[in-house]
Amino acid sequence: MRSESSTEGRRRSFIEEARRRQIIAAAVEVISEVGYAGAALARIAERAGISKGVISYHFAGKDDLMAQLVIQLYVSAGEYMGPKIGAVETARDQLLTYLATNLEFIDANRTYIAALHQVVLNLRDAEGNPRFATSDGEHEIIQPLIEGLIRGQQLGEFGTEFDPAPMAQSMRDAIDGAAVRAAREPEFDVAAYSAHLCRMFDIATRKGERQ
Amino acid sequence: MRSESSTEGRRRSFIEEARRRQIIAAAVEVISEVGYAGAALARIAERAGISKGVISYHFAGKDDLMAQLVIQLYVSAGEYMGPKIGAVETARDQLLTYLATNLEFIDANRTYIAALHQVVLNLRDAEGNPRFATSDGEHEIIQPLIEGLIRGQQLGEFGTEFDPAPMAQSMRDAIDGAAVRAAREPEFDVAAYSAHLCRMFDIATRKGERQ
Amino acid sequence: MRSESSTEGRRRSFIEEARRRQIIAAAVEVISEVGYAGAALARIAERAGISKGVISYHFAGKDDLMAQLVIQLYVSAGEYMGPKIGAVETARDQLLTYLATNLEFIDANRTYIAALHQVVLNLRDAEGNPRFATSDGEHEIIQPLIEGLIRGQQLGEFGTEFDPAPMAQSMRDAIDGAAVRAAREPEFDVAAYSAHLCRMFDIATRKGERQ
Amino acid sequence: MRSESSTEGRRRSFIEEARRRQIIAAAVEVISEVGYAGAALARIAERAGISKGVISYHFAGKDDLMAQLVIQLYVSAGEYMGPKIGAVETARDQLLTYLATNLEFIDANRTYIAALHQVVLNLRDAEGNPRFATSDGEHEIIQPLIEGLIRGQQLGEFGTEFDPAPMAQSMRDAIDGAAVRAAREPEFDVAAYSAHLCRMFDIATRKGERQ
DNA sequence: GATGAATGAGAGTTCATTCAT
DNA sequence: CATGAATGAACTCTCATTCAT
Repeated sequence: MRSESSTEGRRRSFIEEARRRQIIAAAVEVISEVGYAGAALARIAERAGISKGVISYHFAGKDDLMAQLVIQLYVSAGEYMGPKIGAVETARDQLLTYLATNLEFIDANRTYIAALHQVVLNLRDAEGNPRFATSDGEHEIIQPLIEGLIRGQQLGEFGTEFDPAPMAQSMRDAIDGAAVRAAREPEFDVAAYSAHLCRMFDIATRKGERQ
Repeated sequence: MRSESSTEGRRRSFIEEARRRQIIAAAVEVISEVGYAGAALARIAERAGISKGVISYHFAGKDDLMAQLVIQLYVSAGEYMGPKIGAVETARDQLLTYLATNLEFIDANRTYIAALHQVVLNLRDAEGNPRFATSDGEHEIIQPLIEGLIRGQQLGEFGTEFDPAPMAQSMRDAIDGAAVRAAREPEFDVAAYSAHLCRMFDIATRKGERQ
Repeated sequence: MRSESSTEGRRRSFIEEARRRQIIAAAVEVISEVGYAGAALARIAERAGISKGVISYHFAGKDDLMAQLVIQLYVSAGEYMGPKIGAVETARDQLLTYLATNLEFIDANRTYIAALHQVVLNLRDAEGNPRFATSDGEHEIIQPLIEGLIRGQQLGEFGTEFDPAPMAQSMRDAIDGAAVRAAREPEFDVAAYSAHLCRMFDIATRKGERQ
Repeated sequence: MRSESSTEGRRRSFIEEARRRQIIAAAVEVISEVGYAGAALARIAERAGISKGVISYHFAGKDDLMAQLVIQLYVSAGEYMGPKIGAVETARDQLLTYLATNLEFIDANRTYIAALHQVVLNLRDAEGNPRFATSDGEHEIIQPLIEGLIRGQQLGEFGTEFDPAPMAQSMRDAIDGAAVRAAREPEFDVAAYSAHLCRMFDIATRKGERQ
């Protein structure tokens, strides 16, 4: 069954896929309650109402389960945001849509995001190197943002007073910060915060601002 | 010896304080290398060149050591930033100084910050609740910022178009994001990023901006 | 289906017998590659290209499969050697034929022998007592040899200077040792070794040797 | 503490060495009773009257414990046999002394030998290759024997009708077979068997025998 | 003050076996 | 007949903690 490699091409039956989702969902719940370190397979299995061995049967191991949890959410986020961003025209609209849809997705998946955060920060490979929280991973996420900003500058939609790289980093940090806060505080108003961020970055990228 | 409570009032000898710092420093190194989960007391002791028992002698336990690590850095940060912020007059200058000195401190303590981040995110009490990563903790840190922004608005230094709370949150997220990046990427230019943030938040808080 | 007892008398269909041989053959391969401890049913099933359940269907359990592996080889060896030994007349010829045909069989079934050795040494019953590697098993195998030697002495073909029991034991040890070596070293020349043993035991059992 | 590598040069305290011997002794007992597969660390610890963790503390792991068990016995055997073989002059005496002292050692360490046999045959490295039961290991043990036989032939003490390699192999097999039997049958008379082997190999290596 | 041997709970993992389909 | 999902026990190993020296 194992799925250590995400590109194994192994076709999975519907029922098996359901089990995997069920287990991942249980992991999400447990992690968001007791943290990464406290998320023992025994507890996850108990939460899912299955025996410990089932997890080993459907995943190559604990690390694989955690990795799949991350990957599944990344894919979901892409599926949610991609079309919406693709549907608008201007670079500015795309930027603001990126921000807004990202926060919408976060708002709709708070516990999941909390768990993801825990996993990304804690999961390491055998040599002890982070598996997701790497410069490479960061680069991969932020590069499209930078390119969008550059395109906007070239098209004359954005001002040229700002450097795209740190601007993109600020946007990512704002989103990640909102995710952490959304995960931590149930009463946190993501929509309002989204509006704040959109306005702030809208201004920050305007022409003529001595930015 | 134990120091489970940080306010135990127990006066410590100089030599004892040195030992504690040495152990915390070793913990910082180990955590930044192998992560929170990989930071066993045995490894920390080995790194410090002492025996495991010494740690138990100077700290109430592993959790206490980790908590002291966090507290020590918070105190250091306060000692570094406090005077500098107090030295400037206007609300705007205080705000920008807060940002700048915060990033200076981060730049000067990258490994330490990396370890702190790990601990804050992972350390939990017996019931599984986060010890530092709480709404209360967040509130405590962010409240002064909010007050600074409100004062600036009342004094007419800042525009009133923005809501102080989300603005303060954005600033915290920007700082925290920079801290994570500084910890992760040795070549990250904190000073340049600091300049970017100062400009961005300077603009965002101006009068007349429809923020 | 079960066959816990080898004398169950259950008549098996041809196709069923074929399945059993196929499974045993797969077990032999796996054991000779990864050893007894590494020979999980899952691996054996995978090697045989069938599902785990099939093994359970055809054998009462793992231990039964292993036992049948041993028994099958014992039977095969008997079928191979019996007629050849029965075809010669003198006690000396029978002795030497026993040696020679035994080594021929070993030579022709090296992997099988390797697996058998692993099973005989490791298979135990529920109480932890060896199932094959027992004094009784040894006695059963060695008794015919002793009787052959005694008959040879009575007939005057062999000298009487040697004690039949230790002589028979030496012969068994020589054969078993050759089996182990044949299983371990592909380039081991069994035929040459067989010639060496035949000469050595021929001399050792001669008349007039102060043995 | 670990000792995965036998040449670690780590000086061990007397008390620590005693613990290691105690644990190895317990392992020997357990293995000889329930076999290699049945020898769980929990059972070994229970037998030694200590907790499971102590074994992990004194050995790098189960495999290390097993390896040390083998090595310790090899060393003991060498210490027992070496001087006795060195004390005799002729090649023939050395050969017979090798045989006799080997069997004496076996006789005096029956359970230990039984355990050793189990370990040698079952212990494998991470890749699944045998750790001791290899052609190389066999060669290392048998080479001195072969050299002794060749020297005897060159000195004219032995006949030249036999090939030293298979003769040496037969001797090893005879010894190993005796070891297995001694381990299995408490009433097995090793001394008598030793006399038998000495006589047999004495004759087999004589001059003038058409061997 | 400091050591390191010992403990014991708990972790992830493996695997023979069972059983609904 | 065959499958493969599920079980649950048993295993090795890790580690914070304790304590005699």
